[in-house]
Amino acid sequence: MSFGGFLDNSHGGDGGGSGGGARIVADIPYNIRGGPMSQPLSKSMFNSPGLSLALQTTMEGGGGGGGGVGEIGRMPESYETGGGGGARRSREEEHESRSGSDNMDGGGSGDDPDGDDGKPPRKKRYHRHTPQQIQELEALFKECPHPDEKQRLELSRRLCLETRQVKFWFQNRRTQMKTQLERHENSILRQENDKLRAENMSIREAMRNPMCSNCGGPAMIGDISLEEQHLRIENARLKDELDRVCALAGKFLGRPVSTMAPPMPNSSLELGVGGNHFHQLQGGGSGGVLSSSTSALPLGPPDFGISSASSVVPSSRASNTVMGMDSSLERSMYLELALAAMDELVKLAQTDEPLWIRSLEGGREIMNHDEYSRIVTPCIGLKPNDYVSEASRETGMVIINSLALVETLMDSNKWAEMFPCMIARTSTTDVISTGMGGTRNGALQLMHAELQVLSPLVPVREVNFLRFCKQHAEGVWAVVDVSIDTIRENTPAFMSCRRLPSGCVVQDMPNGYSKVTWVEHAEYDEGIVHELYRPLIRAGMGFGAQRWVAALQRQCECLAILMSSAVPTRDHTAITASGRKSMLKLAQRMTDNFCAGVCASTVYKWNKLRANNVDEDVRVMTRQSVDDPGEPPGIVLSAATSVWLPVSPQRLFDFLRDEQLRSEWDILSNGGPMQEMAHIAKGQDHGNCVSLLRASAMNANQSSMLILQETCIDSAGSLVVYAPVDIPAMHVVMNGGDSAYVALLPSGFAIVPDGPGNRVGSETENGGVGGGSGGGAGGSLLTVAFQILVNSLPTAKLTVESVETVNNLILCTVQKIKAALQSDN
DNA sequence: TTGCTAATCCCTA
DNA sequence: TAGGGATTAGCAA
Repeated sequence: MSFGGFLDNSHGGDGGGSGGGARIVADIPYNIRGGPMSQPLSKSMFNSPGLSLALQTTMEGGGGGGGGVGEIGRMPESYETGGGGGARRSREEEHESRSGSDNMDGGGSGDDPDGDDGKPPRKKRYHRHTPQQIQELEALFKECPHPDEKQRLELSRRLCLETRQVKFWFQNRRTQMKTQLERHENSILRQENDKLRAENMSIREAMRNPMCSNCGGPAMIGDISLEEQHLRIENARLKDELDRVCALAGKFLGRPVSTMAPPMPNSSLELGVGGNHFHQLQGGGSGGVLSSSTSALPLGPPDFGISSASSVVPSSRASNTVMGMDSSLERSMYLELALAAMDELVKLAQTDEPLWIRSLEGGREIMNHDEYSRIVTPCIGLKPNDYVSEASRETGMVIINSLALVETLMDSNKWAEMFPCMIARTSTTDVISTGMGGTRNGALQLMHAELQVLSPLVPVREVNFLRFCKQHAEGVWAVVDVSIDTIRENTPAFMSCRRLPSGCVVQDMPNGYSKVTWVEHAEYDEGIVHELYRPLIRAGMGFGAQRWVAALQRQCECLAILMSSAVPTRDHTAITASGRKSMLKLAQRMTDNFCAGVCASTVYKWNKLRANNVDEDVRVMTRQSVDDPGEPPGIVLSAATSVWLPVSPQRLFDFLRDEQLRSEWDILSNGGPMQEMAHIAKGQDHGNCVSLLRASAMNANQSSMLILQETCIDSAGSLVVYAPVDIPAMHVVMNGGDSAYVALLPSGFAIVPDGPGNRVGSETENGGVGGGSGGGAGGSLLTVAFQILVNSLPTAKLTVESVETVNNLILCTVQKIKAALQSDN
């Protein structure tokens, strides 16, 4: 019997080979290569302590031979060590050694140790393969874990095992290998996970009580310490790591592994700093619809999908770890800034006295800066020394619902359309979050805007800011803006203005209107503003809340009227609905172009001119008009100036928009009154309209010309914009044709009160005239701007004469207006 | 009680 | 039908 033969061989050795090692049991010496020296040890040998000791002694005595396999324990790592005999041998051999006698006892095949009826018994007698067998099996396994049938047959013959046994052995060995590999990786992952969790907890703790590394005081958001920045970077990295590890661990464990052992409040990690900071701010907020407590609002980043914002901004996080960290850090900073800004906005919108004090002149609300600095911690750092503050708040009812207003504000195109006189240019530069559940709640985006006051004496305000939208309750929304220049590295060094938390809180009213509370708060370099406009700007009447709300009310009223069926009309020509729409669109373009010509925003590339004999307060700019069907081609010259006039804004507006009085200042009128051909009302105030004028005293040259005029007025200011247009082209427009091909160059006037206490809509017809003295209450600041085609060849050179002509035209027009109004008095 | 090993059962490609 | 996963039985620590 072959098995017997094997037994005979196995007893042949004398156990001469030995290896080093300390453990008595595990380190039984044997020749790992098998061969004549190998010796399966018997169970009886093992059970004798004396022998064990003797063996150890022998080993220490430096018995030769052997592979010196001294495996200590059964660490899975052992499998990674290669080597002749395989690392896991010792223990196995230990088993085999002990069962060696069993093997012998069993005799015959392992499948049928006691069976003589030919039927395999349900339970076999326990046995293990001999060390030699295992050794051979291991050796082959190392070379080929998947032997084919032939190899297995070969092996089974050689080892006197059944082919089934060989097959099972390989099967089990593979399974074992896999299990141990998994277990090994799992343990590494678990360790890593524990480590990360510990680090995370310590960071949480650190962020819960942030301390300024310099002064030891509580750290503030606007003043992020280097250490905190490092913590944030580290935190972002750890979060990513943790997610990854948990995903892997979950894969191996076969069940999802939570990144947080206990459920944590959603904002405790990410908003640790902000949270504390906010709670400091919460003192004594007035009641009302809004919850003034930030903690009461769902403000945690996970709620806003910021952590998953990689889907919104796919460029960075997933693809590049380093960039991802930066990006994630930046987003986290933006979010904190946005949350702080939102909190501040709500506070400014809700709190009345002593934060806001109503001024005696004009009833405007003036910010009490002492109170402000007492209750609000600056979230974008301290005001630059040479800057001045401008803060304003205005509340008004607007015929728009909160959702529509929010949508308008969050869409840069709609926003610009809503405030055409105030926004020269705007764009959304980055969307950090689009909001939750298909709404704008939680939407966070980076925006760029150029804000304007229509005067060449007031430079455009260029601002980069975060805009953050939050729903505070059913029908209650807030949209806040805050400059990001302090935390953005690639901001131009020169920014003349920074917006502190500004924006609006809008609450739906039952009658379809919304109650809008607007707060504007900015710090800016006053030095670049002409003295004439400084009081106005500083009072917040140039860029302030009053102007935003007034414009919003006017525009929404216009939209409401246009959408309603009962359009008040008094035009003398039959204009179709589509014609009205086309005409309004054309007028809108005209007014937009007018504004762009006054303020030299980057919409057009104007070149500023300085020429002798040009009044220093008249700014002349030129640009080439090429390939724009909406303009005549050639050299376009824009001249604009602003002057103070001792008449009320209302009176000035009424004078300039009156077609009957036009001959007093407009050379296009040919010295006679003009006639209104068409009139489209844009609001309840008759001053808000688009009209088409025709000179009564037409000469042959101008017989084909009409004047398209748009006027608008609200409590913050008024506009009269006009442009000569071609009669055939206007016919097309009035019949609903495309207005884009009507070439026009607009001119006109922008009127604002000359300072605080002089609201446009709050005065009587004649009450505003300040007795003719300069600088007194009730005067107006008038901006006159002309855009004129000086040469129809775009490549032509601009002549000094044409510049002087335009300069003279503008000065002459101002003189005529002054004279007309004075004689009128 | 736990871990290891040989073997079995059952499912799937 | 071979191979692999799940499971079981026997044993040792």
